[in-house]
Amino acid sequence: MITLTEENYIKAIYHLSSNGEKTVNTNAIASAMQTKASSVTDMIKKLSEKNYADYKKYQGVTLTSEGKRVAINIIRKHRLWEVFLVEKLNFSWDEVHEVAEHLEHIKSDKLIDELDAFLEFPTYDPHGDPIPDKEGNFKHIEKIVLAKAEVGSTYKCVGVDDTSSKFLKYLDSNHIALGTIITVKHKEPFDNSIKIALEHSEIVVSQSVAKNLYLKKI
Amino acid sequence: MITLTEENYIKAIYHLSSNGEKTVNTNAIASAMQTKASSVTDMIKKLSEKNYADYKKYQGVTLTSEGKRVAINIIRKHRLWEVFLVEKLNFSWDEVHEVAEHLEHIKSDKLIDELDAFLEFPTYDPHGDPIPDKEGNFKHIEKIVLAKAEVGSTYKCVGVDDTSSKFLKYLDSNHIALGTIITVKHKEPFDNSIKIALEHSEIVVSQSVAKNLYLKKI
DNA sequence: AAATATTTTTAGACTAATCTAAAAATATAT
DNA sequence: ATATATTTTTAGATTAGTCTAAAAATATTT
Repeated sequence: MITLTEENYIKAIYHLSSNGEKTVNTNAIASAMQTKASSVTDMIKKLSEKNYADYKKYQGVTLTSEGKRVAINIIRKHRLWEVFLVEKLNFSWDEVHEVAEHLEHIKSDKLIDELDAFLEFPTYDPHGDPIPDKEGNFKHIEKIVLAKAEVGSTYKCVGVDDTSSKFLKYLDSNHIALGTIITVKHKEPFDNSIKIALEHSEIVVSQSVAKNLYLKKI
Repeated sequence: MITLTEENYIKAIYHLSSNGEKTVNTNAIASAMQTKASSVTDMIKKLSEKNYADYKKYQGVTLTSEGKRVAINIIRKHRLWEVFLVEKLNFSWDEVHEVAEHLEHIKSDKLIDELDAFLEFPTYDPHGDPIPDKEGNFKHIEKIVLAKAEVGSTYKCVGVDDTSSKFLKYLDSNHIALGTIITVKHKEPFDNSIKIALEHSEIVVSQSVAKNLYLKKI
């Protein structure tokens, strides 16, 4: 039997290894899980014994194929619940993450497959992230970060990196949502801020915003 | 913060005290929770410290008003999720209990109030049990158990005591569901079995079935 | 290549929830 | 009313997950 804590570590390792390097180091996991390195060492030993991870002392950790399967399944559940919360229960996109963190651990294949069908097999969650299907397959959308977009080009907003309530509320208040059309007007070399044009307005966003907003060229 | 285990003990104590006596004894809780009496003693001490229960050594336990509030809220969540599973996700009434046991512990007022609204404020769950409203009020239906029904009278099936999959499947296979009209034909004194008439059939049910089926006179 | 800094692991302790076995309290029977 | 049985509590141990502090390994700097 896999515990809730094990699931959360597996998910954290998956996310850390999908943005970048393949082996994940102890401190990175500790900071993602808001815990101490010594606790992480204990847990990755356990994950290794249970065959969810490959681990050699001092060398970092990678997920086994079984570990990846578990991670993707949790992500599938998380994102399906997020769609449910937004589309059926009137949650806004900045409110869903915390509740979905809990719902994602409910163990019932029938529950999640029926939920998938009830929602008509959505392929993206409310933040633009792809939802794995029952077999764990999901599309990798070709997206770039606003910080690397080119001046003069027009893009569609397709996702966010940071899903914190703060960031999402900032986007709401500036009328940026999934699907919003954005034209890059000017990049300011001094502070890396970017001037963008929306449908009815022009705004300047800071570098930290520009690094967390995903776009697709149109 | 209240833990999942504390919630489950509180729920068990609530159910044990609502069918009958007001103070609940240690062994009864142990058997309901499938654990040992010594574990129960430890937990009721803790519940008592946290003001969810009143407890004097060797004298059994009762819930405080705060304990009751917690219990009723868990029951509300459990039953609302059961309605959701049956009405929206194609679960049958014998499949819902186990999943609802987990969903009932998700902590989000918005989640449960929006779910309530989404389901159009149902007042009974799929087993005929009343669903408490946001303030914790629920109707107590006047019901009797089939074992105590009178020969010659006609009743409507309004609920079950045992919600195990086995029992519910038995009822399904004999075409008994909530709302089914039942006339009591004969009580057999030898084994306390009862012959009942349904719409298109007459069947004999055992005493253990008769004790778990709730009826309302019509 | 030594010295220093950083990262990771180990050792030992803590908490929540559980267990077994024994002791204490209460209830029942003769 | 005493003996016996049952129930409940205590004492001490166990497991999962965490922590602190120290030790060991690795990485970086000079």
